[in-house]
Amino acid sequence: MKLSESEENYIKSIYNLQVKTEKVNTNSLAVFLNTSPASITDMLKKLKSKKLLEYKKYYGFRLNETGNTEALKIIRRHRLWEFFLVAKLGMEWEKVHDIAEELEHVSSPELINRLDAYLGKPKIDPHGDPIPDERGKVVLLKQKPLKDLAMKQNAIVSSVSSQGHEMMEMLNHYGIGIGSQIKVLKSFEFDGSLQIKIARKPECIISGMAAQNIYVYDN
Amino acid sequence: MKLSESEENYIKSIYNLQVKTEKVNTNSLAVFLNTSPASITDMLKKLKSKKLLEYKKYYGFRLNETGNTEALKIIRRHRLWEFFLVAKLGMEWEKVHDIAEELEHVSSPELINRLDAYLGKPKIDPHGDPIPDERGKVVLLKQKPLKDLAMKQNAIVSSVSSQGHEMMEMLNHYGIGIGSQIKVLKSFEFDGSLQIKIARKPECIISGMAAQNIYVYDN
DNA sequence: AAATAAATTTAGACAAATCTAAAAATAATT
DNA sequence: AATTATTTTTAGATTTGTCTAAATTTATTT
Repeated sequence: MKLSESEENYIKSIYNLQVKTEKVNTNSLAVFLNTSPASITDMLKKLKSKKLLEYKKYYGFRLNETGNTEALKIIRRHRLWEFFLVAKLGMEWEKVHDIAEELEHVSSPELINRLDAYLGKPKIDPHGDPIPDERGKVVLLKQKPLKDLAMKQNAIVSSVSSQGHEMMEMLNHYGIGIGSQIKVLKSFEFDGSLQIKIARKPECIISGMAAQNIYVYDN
Repeated sequence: MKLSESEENYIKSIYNLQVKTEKVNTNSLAVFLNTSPASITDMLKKLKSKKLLEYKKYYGFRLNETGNTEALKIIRRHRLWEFFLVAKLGMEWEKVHDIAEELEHVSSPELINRLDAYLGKPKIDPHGDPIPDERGKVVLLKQKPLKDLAMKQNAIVSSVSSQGHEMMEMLNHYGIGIGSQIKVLKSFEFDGSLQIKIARKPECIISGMAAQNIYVYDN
């Protein structure tokens, strides 16, 4: 289905609001999209005529199966781009949302699937949200601080809780990046420091404080 | 300057036509953009009022300094994305134009400069066209077949003349990609084969036929 | 140079996405 | 339950980018 940029934004927003409420209402969507309620009603009519949502006047609305599928495609694109911007271009995760908001509308499936493969088919974006796979499937993986990762367990670095210059410098030095494969080899009770191994990098030791601020998910 | 997607497309097209003709005329731009002459006139008025071009009714038009600068920014984005799609995602260069056409409108300077750095500040895109630098400067480098590259001269792989599966497979095997740093160590007169070195890869030998189809530019 | 052809512009209309202000429907309160 | 408040929708306008058809200007030919 070919959707305009605007239609895509509405669908994505409705999807995001639906996570919290059963039915979405005009006003909350208007607030969310920073637009007027009248514009929402206008677009709802359009999306209804395109059979992307259930909509009964004055009674709220909800994406149907088709709408949901479309939303997941858009969200997949958004989150893959966010991952790219952080993991490959080294941008700070506070900054990537707005750019991904634009990139997400480029909808070539070949582009997105190649990007996905290039990034190593990540499951979680830098904000900790799951990335739907090509078929729209979302795997709910819980992240945890590296310090809680079981010994010798393979995991993937999903995010870091602080992006201060100092932390980034250190992560960079050890070759720890978003999406890196990581494993804890030894934990030192004394100060909570960990001996770790990043795939294709030499082993190293990081402090307990660092281990608390690096988030991973099981692989 | 904030430009709409449509304005950007017009400016870029005018720039591209200007390379060939001194003054651009309404009809040729209409053909180029696959739109009606009337639409061209409409947009010309707008671009003139935004002071992006010189336009005298019935006498053709031309980008001014500001318009040129904007065009170069758009073209820079377009060509960097093309490079990315080919060099990083492994897409065939016949396919990348249309996707870059969409990506080019995402205009965050930080994004583009980081992308540029990530790609190794390439000077030529996969179609052989120059990539303007951050200040809009275009370096005109001529490409040549690898077989004509002087011995021990450092060069950058800019494109390959065929993208058949067989050739791509071979290039892949040797780690030769768009943007790779390359050097010829020895040339064998007998069959034109070359001993080469790709940065961070082991030395290897390629056939004279391959050496004729790989294009490079001096570094 | 007058007539014809070609190119360009204007006039008026349309679709998409938005807005404001007014009307209608639903929800909350006394 | 009647009134008031809130939410939602409608009506009508606006902006952007486009179109067709007609009018105008420039170019070409006889």
